[in-house]
Amino acid sequence: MLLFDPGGIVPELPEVETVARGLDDTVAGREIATVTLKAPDLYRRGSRRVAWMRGCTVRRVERIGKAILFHLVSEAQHERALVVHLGMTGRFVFADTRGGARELSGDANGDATAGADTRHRHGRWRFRDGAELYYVDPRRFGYFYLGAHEGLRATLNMGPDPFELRPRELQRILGGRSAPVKALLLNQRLISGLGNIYVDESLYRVGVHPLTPGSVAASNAGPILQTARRVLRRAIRWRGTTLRDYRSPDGGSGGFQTRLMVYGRDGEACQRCATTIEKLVVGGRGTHVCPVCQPL
DNA sequence: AGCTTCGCCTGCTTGC
DNA sequence: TGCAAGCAGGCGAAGC
Repeated sequence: MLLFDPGGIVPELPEVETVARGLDDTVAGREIATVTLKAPDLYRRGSRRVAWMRGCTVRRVERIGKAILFHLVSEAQHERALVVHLGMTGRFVFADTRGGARELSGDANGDATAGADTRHRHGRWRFRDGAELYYVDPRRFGYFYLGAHEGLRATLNMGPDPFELRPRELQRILGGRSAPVKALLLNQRLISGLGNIYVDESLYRVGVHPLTPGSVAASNAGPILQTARRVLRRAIRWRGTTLRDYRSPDGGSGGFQTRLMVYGRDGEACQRCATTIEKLVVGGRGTHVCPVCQPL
């Protein structure tokens, strides 16, 4: 049951982490026989074509920022990287040799339609053992990048991961900047992995207003980072936030939505002080804030 | 250079 | 009831 219905929801760090783990369990060790990508506009600039993956074996799958990183090894034992960003509505569907389809991320319609959305099925991997993996993305905000592992983060404009970042580094990133702290935290060049939901939740929990200038928020870098990590870790434990269009790898629902305290709760009473949660726009994104708990 | 706005894209919701 | 407009947002490009 959904406690609220906020409009479009995207896979963020915890959801991507969950999907990556599911993919690692599912496709690691399999050899790619053929790959097709029907929507060439999904290639990120500088990417190799999908044929480059043919004959590669998937070694492991992990998260990089808000994207999924496939570690591939070619027949000549060369390491290759495939990065798939799910954008807003991207998901994977895995079909085994017996024809059963299993959804690896996202759609409220659930198992009944898993794999049935062929209209938006842009990518298709066929493995040597007959299993298949599909990439489905109705809004096509996702991307594919194929290339070398070296310098991947720089190539993809990804700053350090929030779990690797040190408080001092965050202080330096925020310091001397006039932009709202929320806009800075969402900037993937500066920090890669934080998205709209979790930034709102983190700033609420740490009591910092999203519009606080970076230079002012810099003094709170430690608590902000600590809080963001705690929120993300909890969400990963709950396998992400299931809203309208997210479904975790085993087909079950993520459970973090019941833990959201401000996101999507505009008009409701703050759980701490009963003040009405406000919605504003910061950095072009819908932003939820308790004006009392997060004074500006 | 830093910061903001826009456009991409589609499906769902809202309003007339 | 039906249709158009509005909205959601990650990210890159363009604009200030």
